[in-house]
Amino acid sequence: VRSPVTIVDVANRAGVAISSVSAALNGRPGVSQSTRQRILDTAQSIGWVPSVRARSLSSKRAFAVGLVVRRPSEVMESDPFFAAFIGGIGSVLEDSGQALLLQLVSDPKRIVETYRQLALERRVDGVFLADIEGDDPRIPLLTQLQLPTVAIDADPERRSFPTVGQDDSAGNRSLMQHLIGLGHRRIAHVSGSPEFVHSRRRANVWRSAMDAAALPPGSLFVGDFTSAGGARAAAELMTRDERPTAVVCSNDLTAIGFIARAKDLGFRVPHDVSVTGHDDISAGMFTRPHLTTITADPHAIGEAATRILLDMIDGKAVEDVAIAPAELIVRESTAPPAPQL
Amino acid sequence: VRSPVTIVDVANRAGVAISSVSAALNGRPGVSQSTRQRILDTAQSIGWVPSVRARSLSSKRAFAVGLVVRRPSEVMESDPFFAAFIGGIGSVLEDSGQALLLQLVSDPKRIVETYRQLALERRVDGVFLADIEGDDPRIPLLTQLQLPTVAIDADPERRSFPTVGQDDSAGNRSLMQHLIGLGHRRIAHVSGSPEFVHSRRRANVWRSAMDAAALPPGSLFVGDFTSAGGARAAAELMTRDERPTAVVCSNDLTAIGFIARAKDLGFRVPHDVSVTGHDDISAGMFTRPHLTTITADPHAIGEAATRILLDMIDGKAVEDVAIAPAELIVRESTAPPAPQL
DNA sequence: CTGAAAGCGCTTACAG
DNA sequence: CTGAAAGCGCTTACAG
Repeated sequence: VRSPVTIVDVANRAGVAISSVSAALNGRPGVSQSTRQRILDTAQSIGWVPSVRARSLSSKRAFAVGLVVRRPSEVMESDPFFAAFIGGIGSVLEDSGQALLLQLVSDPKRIVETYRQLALERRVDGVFLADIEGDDPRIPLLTQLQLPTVAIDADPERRSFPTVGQDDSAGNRSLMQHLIGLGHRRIAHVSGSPEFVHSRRRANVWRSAMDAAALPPGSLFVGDFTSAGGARAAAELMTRDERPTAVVCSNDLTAIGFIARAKDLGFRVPHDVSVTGHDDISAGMFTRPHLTTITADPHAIGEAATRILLDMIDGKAVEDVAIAPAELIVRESTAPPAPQL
Repeated sequence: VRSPVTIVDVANRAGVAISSVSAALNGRPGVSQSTRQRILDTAQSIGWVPSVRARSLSSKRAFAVGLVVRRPSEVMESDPFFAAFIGGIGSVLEDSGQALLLQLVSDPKRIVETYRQLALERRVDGVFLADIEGDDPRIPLLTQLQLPTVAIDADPERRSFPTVGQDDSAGNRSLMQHLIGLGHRRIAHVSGSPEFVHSRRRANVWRSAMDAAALPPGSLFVGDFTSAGGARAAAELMTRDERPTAVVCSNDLTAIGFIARAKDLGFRVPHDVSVTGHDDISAGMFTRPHLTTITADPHAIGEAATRILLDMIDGKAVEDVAIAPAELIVRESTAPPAPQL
């Protein structure tokens, strides 16, 4: 890049010391209003943009935040959640002078190492902690590193960092009541990847709702948040003797895969089996029948998480943020069970 | 972050000069094999990771590459293309010591400014140039800045940077032949966002194939790569007097939206209207009927583009890369037109 | 309010 | 093969 313009050039051109240029740039006191303006004008006119490298080294800030994503991301590459979350981050970062450093990791075992590297290299001022697992090794690491961290959707009980989450337990309970109210008694669940705490939480809601309604335990199929997983679940669950009359899927993609395969097997949705999703992705509106689902707002989560993270980096006190709770949206993929033969 | 360990500590601990530590770290000549090993061991044992800030400032490299994405990204947030492209970038970057700096921009007018800022701040060593427009202002800017740039899917005729692309013209022509061969004479096109060169290219293939077959010009509906756009297209095109018997959609999302709305309007696919997509996203397999489409490999494009970019940054000579051409995949959403009444 | 100087943690010629 | 020194372009006390 051709831009040998430095702070020295600006200082010379404006006839001041470089410390004055720095003060003017950073809005620090120590320069008169008129001098400040003259410096800024000079900088503008000779096209000076301060070098982030130099600023980072001397100011001990990276002017960047980090997001580490595990990659074998057939999930990531088809799940709109990821892109929307990043969209939320970006919209807050855009006017902050900070940038997003995105690191993809293919081997899950190397995730911790990647976080450590990012911190020790001093590439970022803070990080997002998403897809938290049961006994997540990143938590002690980041605590020890003292790196500003904001957790996404962490478990309320034992959380180590400020957290942004969208409560979906009420929505999930409403969903179960909706299904039970329609008369369903055999309600299966296709879970998400079991290592994530949010997968377990949703499974728990399903289980306890069945309990509370005095229904026999339903079948659990361990899915992976993909349509392919949903299709496998349909192949498995719908060919059993006692097949479910309703299936609660971990996300919309799973539900779409389930419905497609169930149809192929000759079942009608919702006549033969009710199916529900989670996330309310736009694809759910272009599925027939329209998907009964629960809302999610990854964009808002990304925004809130970024605001908190920037505040933490600025040394401000921060509090957890709860996004407006997820809501049940009843559409056409759920109906009363067909009369038993 | 608590890590006051610097190169000086390593040098002291190992009993050598810091220049030797630097040489050992960077694999430069000037240290004996035994000394090199001792230094590396020492660094490891006291947990030293070199500061990227300091390395950047003195070595004049950012150790990062940049991707700028325009954001009003209902598109970005639902189009798997974006995530897969990033996935490809990340998989190459992962073991390179480089990172990806992702910048989102909401106001399209500020895109150029963002590239300029990224370069002048010296945040990145190179950038990706995607979604190229007809008379793209980023091209002269990046040329002037002399910032290593790799273009994605640029126009062959007038390209200013090494380019990675996947040729889909043969696939598109096969698609048109497939449709014409089935007997279709009124073939409409739902285009992508018209500002992108690849949108125009596809429209041209459609138009010239109609011409070549001596068919009357078909209807063009200007879409936007979204399912909602596809639905609007269906509402418009399928309610005309002379409605098309086949519709070529700019991407799978558009096709999915088109099919959904067409069904709502009482049309059967493919009996009443054949519909095709582009990209072969996984959702196309969970649509009924399965989508006839053209493949795309954004992951491979991301990988190749990143390899080229890293080579350019290293000062190596690079050549354009052509990903294996896109192919037609005939599934169930296309069939001969219904007999005219 | 302004300016000279040290320092951030590395890399890179350049002497030994 | 090894080491002392300058320099990358800023920020930050600290004197004037």
